[in-house]
Amino acid sequence: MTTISDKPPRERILLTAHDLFYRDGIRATGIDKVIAEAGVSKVTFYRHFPSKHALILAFLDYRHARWISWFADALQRQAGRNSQGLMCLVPVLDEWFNNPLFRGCAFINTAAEFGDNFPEALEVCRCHKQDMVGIIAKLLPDSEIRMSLANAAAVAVDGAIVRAQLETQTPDAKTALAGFELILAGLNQAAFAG
Amino acid sequence: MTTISDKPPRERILLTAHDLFYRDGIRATGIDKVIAEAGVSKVTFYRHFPSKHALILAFLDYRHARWISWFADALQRQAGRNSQGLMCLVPVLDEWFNNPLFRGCAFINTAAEFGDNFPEALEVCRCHKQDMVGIIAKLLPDSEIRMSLANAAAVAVDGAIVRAQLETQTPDAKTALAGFELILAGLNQAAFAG
DNA sequence: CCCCATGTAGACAGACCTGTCCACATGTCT
DNA sequence: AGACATGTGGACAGGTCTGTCTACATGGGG
Repeated sequence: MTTISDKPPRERILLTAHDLFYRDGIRATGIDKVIAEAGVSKVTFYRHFPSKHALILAFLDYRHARWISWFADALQRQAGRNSQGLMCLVPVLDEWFNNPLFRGCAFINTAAEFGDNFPEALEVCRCHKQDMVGIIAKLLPDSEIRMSLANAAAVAVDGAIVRAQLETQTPDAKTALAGFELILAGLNQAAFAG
Repeated sequence: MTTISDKPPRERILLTAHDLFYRDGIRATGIDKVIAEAGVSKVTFYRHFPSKHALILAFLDYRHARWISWFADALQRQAGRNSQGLMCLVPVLDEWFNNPLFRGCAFINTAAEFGDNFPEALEVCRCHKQDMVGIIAKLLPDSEIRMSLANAAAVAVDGAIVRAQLETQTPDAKTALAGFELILAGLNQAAFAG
């Protein structure tokens, strides 16, 4: 068995920061807490990350890689099933929303927390969403409106995420996912009409 | 002419807090800054609001009333035009997104910033979104799926908001609104099919 | 005339935040 | 054996945060 304490310091710091930043918010999480929870010393931390600023950007990069890889994998798992085109997004989001650690999209949350006051972070968020659209586009048949539909589906995904975030602690609400499914039905019709 | 400085202290504090909280985020805005900008003293502030906690809740209430009233009014302004059903949401959101002070939805941002660590605020956010769905429903003809469609449209609105938030400082992007419009077209078709 | 609500300016306590610094331990490579 | 990278614990400085406090000004009503 490999626990977090086996891993090298830098990775311990990054994983701990990820969990805390994602759960409690970035500004609300002090460096001291990350250091204590990661089980490293302050010097070690600052040897690996010159500032909290740098840690935040590393966190976003790590989160991006981790989420995108999960997303692509989950879609592939669903692709073979009964669902057609965009519809396999539904069970994928459902899986995510039901994870007890779900706290919305880290990039939406970061943009909400910092706004224009942290342009580098905002740029990472933009790239993240762009990559998400690219993955969604693979679900659609080639056509002139393929990217437009993928973009629309991505807008719906983001809407479902923030709604699901408000529905936490309100189990069986599911209105976010229901609305999302209704939207996808309409988009799918446009995609497979011709 | 009536400027902000004519108004009574409590209102000055609330308006100032609104602008700062919305623009820079709640946690990032210190009480001292609100006090200085509102031009009141610390004692005056704490006489009207027992804590920052209370100010935040007052801010959310105020923002809710203000935004909902703008939203309902803007929809009514568009209702008579060429647009049918849900489609009048498009110019309304366009108007909002192009406001230079646009910084996303204050309630989504608050939920993103505090998550489950501030349940009273989360509750206000939920009510806000519920009211938004109610207003959207008025655009739709009576039917069995009316509320389902309104809910789906609201999901799309929230998605468009967070995407537009990422597109600030990237003028002429407009992909958020384009995707939103595509979604609405599909929903509208379902609404007016029977 | 005096009371009192309401306002001002600003010092202060106690907490937390980031980032630097010191003295010391341990294991690896030459 | 000695050099060096890498780690520890913890003190520290300088800043910001919330919330309380003192001392003082002003103006309207009994």
